[in-house]
Amino acid sequence: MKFEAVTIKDIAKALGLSTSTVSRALRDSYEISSDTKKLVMEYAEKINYHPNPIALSLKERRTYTIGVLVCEVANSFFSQAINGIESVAHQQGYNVIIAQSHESFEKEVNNLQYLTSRSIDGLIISVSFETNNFSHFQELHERGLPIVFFDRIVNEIDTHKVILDNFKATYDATVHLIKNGYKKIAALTNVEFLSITRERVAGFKAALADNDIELNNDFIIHCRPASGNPIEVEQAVNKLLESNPRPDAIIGLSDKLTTGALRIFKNRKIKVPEDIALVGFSNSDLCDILDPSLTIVRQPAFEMGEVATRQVLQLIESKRPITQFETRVLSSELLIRESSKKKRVPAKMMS
Amino acid sequence: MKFEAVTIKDIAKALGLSTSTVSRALRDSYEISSDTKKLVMEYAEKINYHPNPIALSLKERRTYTIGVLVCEVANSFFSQAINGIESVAHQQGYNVIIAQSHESFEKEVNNLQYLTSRSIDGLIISVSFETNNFSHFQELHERGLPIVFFDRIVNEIDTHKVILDNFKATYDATVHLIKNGYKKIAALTNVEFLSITRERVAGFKAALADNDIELNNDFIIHCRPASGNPIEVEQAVNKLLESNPRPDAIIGLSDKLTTGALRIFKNRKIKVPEDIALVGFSNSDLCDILDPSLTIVRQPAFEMGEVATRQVLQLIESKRPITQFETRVLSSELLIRESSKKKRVPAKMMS
DNA sequence: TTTATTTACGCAATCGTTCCCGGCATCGTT
DNA sequence: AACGATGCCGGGAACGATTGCGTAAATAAA
Repeated sequence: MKFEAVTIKDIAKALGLSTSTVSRALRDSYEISSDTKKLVMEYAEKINYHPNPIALSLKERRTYTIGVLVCEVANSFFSQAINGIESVAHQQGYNVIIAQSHESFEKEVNNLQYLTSRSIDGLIISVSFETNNFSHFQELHERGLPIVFFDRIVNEIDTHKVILDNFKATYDATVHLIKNGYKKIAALTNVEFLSITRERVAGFKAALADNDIELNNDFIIHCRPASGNPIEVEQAVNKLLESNPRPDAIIGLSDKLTTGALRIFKNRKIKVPEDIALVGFSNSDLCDILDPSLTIVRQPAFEMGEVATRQVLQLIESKRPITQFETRVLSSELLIRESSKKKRVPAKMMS
Repeated sequence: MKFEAVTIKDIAKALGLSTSTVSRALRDSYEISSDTKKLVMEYAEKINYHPNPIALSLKERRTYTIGVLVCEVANSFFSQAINGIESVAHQQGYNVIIAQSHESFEKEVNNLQYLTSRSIDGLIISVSFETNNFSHFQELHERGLPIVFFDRIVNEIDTHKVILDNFKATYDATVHLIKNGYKKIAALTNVEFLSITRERVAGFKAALADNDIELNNDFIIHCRPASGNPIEVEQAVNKLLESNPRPDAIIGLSDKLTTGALRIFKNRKIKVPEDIALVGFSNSDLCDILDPSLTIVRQPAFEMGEVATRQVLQLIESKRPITQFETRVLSSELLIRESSKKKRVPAKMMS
């Protein structure tokens, strides 16, 4: 079943004018008499004419569409970021199409191919866990496609980026744990080559160092909580729980790691924060009603989406190639709740 | 900065052929010699030629794009449904563009205008809380645009639909509460004219009736938990808590209502399920680690998205207009956890 | 009245692709 | 040798819109 739209030709035929005249009349050109303009505009209104965007795209060689490539929409951080992206894009008359990598490099490459083949004007990307090779991005970038990275960025490609102050966020969260009496702090984190992993781990290490706590390398565990493979998180947490000495606090450096750790503690009847404290990155709006309520680092996801969109629109709409790129660094918020409560010193003091 | 793609013309020029020949060679037409085909195909591969989808859309008068209109992406149910939609759509070579109404009728109408002006081949819709008037859908439907409703459907428009067995889901959840000893059960629900509200409330009432529990009309509270106005949920819950008799269980008939109620109980130090039990609809994957873990009705969101997409693709790809429409009804899952634990009969028995 | 200028519109090319037609070889048939 | 059949390819219109250019009529200037 087709759904036939009315074209400029229909108007021209009905009014006994040429298509050029109709087109110009609709665009309010000075070359058209006000009588004709009025005639055309009223008729167009009457038959509910709307210019065919496909034809316009073909002519103007742009689609007013920006592609968004993230790992997962069903993730609070990204769905909030997408809200930010859409709010700016729609306001500027742009459309947004979303593709998900589901943390798979292969899907990322395929989706990228898909998005670019659909003729987008620009791209906003947060790379997948598996992305260790950037040639697919590099190629598009060299061909002149405006690209902005956010959250999980690619340092190797010179373009606009928007990130969290990952170092400071993790530093502050770690210091918060230390201030509350925790000293054997372990970090649960993603694969090492991800930008966010490196920066967050650096913040973690710096916080320990600045507070004269020696780093135990076994306390930094990298895992890969892809949707298909939740076991790794469990193994990682179990490994931490069985290590000697056992950590008295864990900091989860991504959303799924944080909530995943809490789930494992619950299943194993480990009390938080009495047996082990927990803080972590999360953008879920349920963290306040978890058991216990979770101390979290909350990212300004919506704003990050907004900023990234403004950046990509700037690249798209610039007349001449842009060579000066910026990396916008936003601040997170540390929401302190029960899961990191001040440590109760055991009654029997250490000798 | 533009990003120039290679066209069929470039190939034709480079190879000294006409565009028609190149086009046919690429489409493997029988009219072209295998030598020429090979030549063209290899060259196309070499220079990384991809047909311009915009030009194709203009010619074929279709875009291989389906629009999705939901209230909110940052909602577990919808983001899971979108995953289902995308999985089917991409597999069939279709693209998905998403728009959010944010529960506003005005935004819904605007976004609908936006989506259709972007030339989509079909539409998958879950209406907003405010949608009480369907003329914007009706008009598109009459003009022949394939539309499928899911979750929050519009009965007034005759087309394919996919819904949950809302009646049974609510009936079963209510019976579960009754079986566990709760008798004064209140339902926290959305605006009345929504399809899901009517069906769920009917299931709730039927469960009470079948178990000889008299319906207290004050125990059905309608509220509107739009993103901008969370106060109404609080007022509704407070009203229930202050009513006399006070309910001993609450069933939340949508995700935000369920978790919203739990949040209020926590803030007011009301113990669940000791003071009041709670069950409800939710698709959040954190319900098992909430405090207490929540008994929920979980909808098969991914499947609902898949089914809706197959339906809309059927409408799009059908040669002749379809007049026989189906409403697919899927089943939910009741995940029983602590928040609805068997009621402890007080030590001092009633006389 | 003649010429210059303005007004108001139409023609046709263009964007990238497909596809209907038409045409030129080459081959086989009688 | 003349004919039709076939294989292979190019020309050009079309999809819907914009736009540079040309031009007729109306008006202004000389």
